[in-house]
Amino acid sequence: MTSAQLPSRPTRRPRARRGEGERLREEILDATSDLLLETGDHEAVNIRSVAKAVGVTPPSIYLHFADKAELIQAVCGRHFGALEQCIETAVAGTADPGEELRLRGKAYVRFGLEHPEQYRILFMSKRVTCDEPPDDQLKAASGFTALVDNVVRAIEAGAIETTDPLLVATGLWTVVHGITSLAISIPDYPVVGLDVLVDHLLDVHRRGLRP
Amino acid sequence: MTSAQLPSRPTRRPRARRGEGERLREEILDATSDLLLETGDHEAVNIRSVAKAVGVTPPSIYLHFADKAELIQAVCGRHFGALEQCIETAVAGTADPGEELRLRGKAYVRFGLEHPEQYRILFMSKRVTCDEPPDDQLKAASGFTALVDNVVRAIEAGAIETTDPLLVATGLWTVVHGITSLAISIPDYPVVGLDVLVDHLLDVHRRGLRP
DNA sequence: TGTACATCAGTGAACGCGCGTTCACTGATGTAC
DNA sequence: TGTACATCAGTGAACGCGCGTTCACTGATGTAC
Repeated sequence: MTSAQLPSRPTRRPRARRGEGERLREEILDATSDLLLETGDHEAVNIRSVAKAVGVTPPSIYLHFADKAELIQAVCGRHFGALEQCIETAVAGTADPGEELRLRGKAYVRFGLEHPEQYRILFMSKRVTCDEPPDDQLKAASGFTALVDNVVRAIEAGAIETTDPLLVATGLWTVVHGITSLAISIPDYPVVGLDVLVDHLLDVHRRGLRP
Repeated sequence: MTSAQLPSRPTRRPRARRGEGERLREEILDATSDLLLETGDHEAVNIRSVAKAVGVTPPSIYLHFADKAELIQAVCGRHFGALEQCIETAVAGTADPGEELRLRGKAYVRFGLEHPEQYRILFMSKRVTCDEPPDDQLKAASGFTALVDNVVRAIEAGAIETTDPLLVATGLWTVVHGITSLAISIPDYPVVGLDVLVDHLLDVHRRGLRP
């Protein structure tokens, strides 16, 4: 009580030792993600606020990222990875491919609602860069590939009647994205209750796909 | 050729006569919509660019709108009306309620793709104002009410088996929004082809809903 | 073992820019007498 | 019919702000000799 602790986020971060400069890069990425989560507003994420959150001055950011776009892109890469990991954890150990598809969809929606601003950046914003295929797209593609693989197994198990797994996977993604993005953007959506709607849509979709 | 016409958008707009000041308000709304469509970027819409497009100086905007938010909100109100009208035109004269639902969905997606930045503002942005129920919400609600009504008729016609028209309508909206918003945000979506995906999803959904 | 030096992880202050908005002013238009 | 005046639809210039970014500098840390 008498001798106060330092605040949890010191205003001035201790300087890294030589050769450990890369540590700041990770701290910047952490701080940016935290800022997105706390403020719930990706407009609030700017170089100054990130620097302040890390406990460093703005120019230090440029020691690790060429510009703001590169920082945001790096954050996106992390979140794609987190989304994929979240889904894979949710479906781990599920034997029935149809049930796995359902769990996959529910995990996707949950991730979006728990990280709304990150989701917004990943799937609801204009692409920051489009010129070359970046690491983000590879990660998103690998996540999508897992979904396609799940659909193929569901077809083999007789749960789905179709000749086009890619079409079915795209449709499933579209449905869960529809729920997630509306829930993020529209207050009081859905009036019927989110879980009710998720179950309804996944169920209707499953029925519509089956032989 | 020799005596050139004035450019289609004069740099200086002729002043309105007395009592016709309200005309500028409509021109501002037109110009804002046009800017959204042309630039395809709602970041490009600012007071200065709107004023320039109308052929007027920035302060003139404030003779008709209290601030930028009020201008954007007024534009939203227009677009909600346009979306609803677009859909009602598409379904006019359709006898079968199931077919009407299908046409409604296709018209919704088409509107979104033809007015991507408007769609972005309506359904993919943070709400500009949330405090009081504005005119926008009423218009959106009336459009949604028409969908619910369509679902009720489809249930009565035996095309849909359910006890909750509101849930079904929300689900349908969610599906078409999923398509529209991904098509707007993700380049090269969907790889399977947009019409193919729309037909697939509406068809799967119809099958999943029927008795 | 001591010391000059190179290197590295940052800092402090400022730049230029675009934005929303404000304020005093203007000049054409209609109106009262 | 002419003229002073009120009103209305705007203008011109500037404000303050926050942003991304740059540039010269600093001071601790490790290293060569």
